[in-house]
Amino acid sequence: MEITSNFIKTIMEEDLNSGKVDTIITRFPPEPNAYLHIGHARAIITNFELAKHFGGKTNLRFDDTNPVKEDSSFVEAIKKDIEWLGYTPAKVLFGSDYFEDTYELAVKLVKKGLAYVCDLNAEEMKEYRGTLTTPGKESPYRNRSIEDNLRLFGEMKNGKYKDGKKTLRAKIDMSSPNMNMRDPVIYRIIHIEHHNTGNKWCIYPMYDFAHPLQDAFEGVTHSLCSLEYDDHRVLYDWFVEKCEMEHVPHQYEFGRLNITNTIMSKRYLKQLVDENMVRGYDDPRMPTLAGLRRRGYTKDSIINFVLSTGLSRINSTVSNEMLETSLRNDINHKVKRVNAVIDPIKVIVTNYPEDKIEWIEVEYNNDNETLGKRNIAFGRNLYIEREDFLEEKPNKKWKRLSLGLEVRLMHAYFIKCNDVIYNEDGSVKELHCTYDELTKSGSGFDERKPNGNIHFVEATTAIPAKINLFEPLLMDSDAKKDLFSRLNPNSWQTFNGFVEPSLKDTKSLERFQFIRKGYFSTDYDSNKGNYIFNRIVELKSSFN
RNA sequence: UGGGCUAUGGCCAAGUGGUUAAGGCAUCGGACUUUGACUCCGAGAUCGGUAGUUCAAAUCUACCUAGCCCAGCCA
Repeated sequence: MEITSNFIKTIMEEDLNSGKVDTIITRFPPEPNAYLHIGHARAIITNFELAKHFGGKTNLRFDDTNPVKEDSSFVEAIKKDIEWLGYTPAKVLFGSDYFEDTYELAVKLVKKGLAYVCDLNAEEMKEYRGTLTTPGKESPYRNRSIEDNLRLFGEMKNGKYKDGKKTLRAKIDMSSPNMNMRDPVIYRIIHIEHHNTGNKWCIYPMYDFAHPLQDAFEGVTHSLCSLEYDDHRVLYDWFVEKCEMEHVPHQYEFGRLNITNTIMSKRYLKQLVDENMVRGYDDPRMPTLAGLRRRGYTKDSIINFVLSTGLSRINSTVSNEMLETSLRNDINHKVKRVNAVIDPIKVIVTNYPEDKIEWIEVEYNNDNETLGKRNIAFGRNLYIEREDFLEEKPNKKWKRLSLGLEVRLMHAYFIKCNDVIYNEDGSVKELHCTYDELTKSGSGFDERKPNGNIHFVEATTAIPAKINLFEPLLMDSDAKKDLFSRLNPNSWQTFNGFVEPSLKDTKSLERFQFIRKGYFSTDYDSNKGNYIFNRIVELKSSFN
């Protein structure tokens, strides 16, 4: 899918046409402190697709300026996710690669009288900052001499001071209506080992200072970020200008992508994992890219989904059905359509020979003959879906099996239900049916119309399998309630079902349509002794 | 009168003064169907409000209203 028209694409076109830039360079700058989720996909896809569209480049740059939160385990996970999406960064970089240059530029600001060392503690600084409606006060340390500032900043760097004792601040305007301009901190002291630079540094630049400089170092032309950075842009430009950067990058903001029934905050996802409410970041119910991947979503379905939502300066919330539709559209014609019975009831075809098994050759996918054919079995003992039988036809629209009615078993014969055998608890144990030899699929029989068409598997040849069906993790969207009480107890349901024998050699992440039941993917843990399938999405249905 | 941003059908979103305001998702009709799937037809908005500018405005101006963001030594 081609990236559709949006305001950033338009800006890039104009910049290219006017000669303001001669190539497009973007970057995706995740902080390595969490797993990527479907919301991040918009940023990744937008940056890479836009650059690709204009023949430009995209860097992956880990924004690791805060060692307190960051971890190299996330670096690997993020790389893997981006690779999975099919994108190859022009360069893989770290904010920490630039610590030396960033420090030099901070010194430059000090020398220009545009930055100073401040001794205010966090609480005092908050007081001095003022509020949204009242201007702040200037720090008493604001007018230290350049010499003092240089010496003090050097001492900060050399570890003379404990965490929080001093900061380096930009000298801008304490009465600005934009809080970001009220002498923002640009360096703070943190004595913690950094995942990349170890203990080399004990001062770390703040995002607002580091980010524009990194963009400038890399020649980024269009630095894309989310809406909340809008009023940081003036600061961004201030640093680029005052540091006299050769290359001048520009920041553009776009809205975040949210999905109904999907919560994507880092805090929430972490809590789910830490408190074992899910089975890890790659739990198939998680909105993480790792989770979606395990669930069976294809990378193309995710890319097409994101592109189909467009891009604007609005934080949008699109329907989860759009994501599901994207998956269906992607694989409908690509995957085999096979028979699987998820919640089986036994059917005995009483007029079929005891020991006979009949094999019927059937296309894997009527809409894609390149997928080939396989044989499906028919015999005296079958399984059908429990929900495909009701003793009494409930209404005229019922297109399944009922007592006394006839349905076609797809690709095989009509069967008619003559008897229902119940368990002691009243549930259906088995159905006794008869088949009509004349109605064999492909025979052209058309003397009677069946009540419907249902799928089945032959009991003695079918492969037992664990089949996982998923629902949203949360059933209550009220964010004020605690997570536990909002949890959907049915978010993961496992059935002991049966799949047709052609799935014998399936490998993890192979995808299928289980006829009438949805799209499924073979789980990572599936093997020949223990087949496991995950439902990615249901088939669209106008029933119910 | 703190500052900034946004406002097109149920949800996204094209549209940048001049055809009956693209498209997707959802919805509702109908056709087809050995998946209640797929596919195919068909149906729906006058563009947050008001007042202006103009021969002509969703597109320009003013005012109003509503929503979102900002007071981390987080990003």
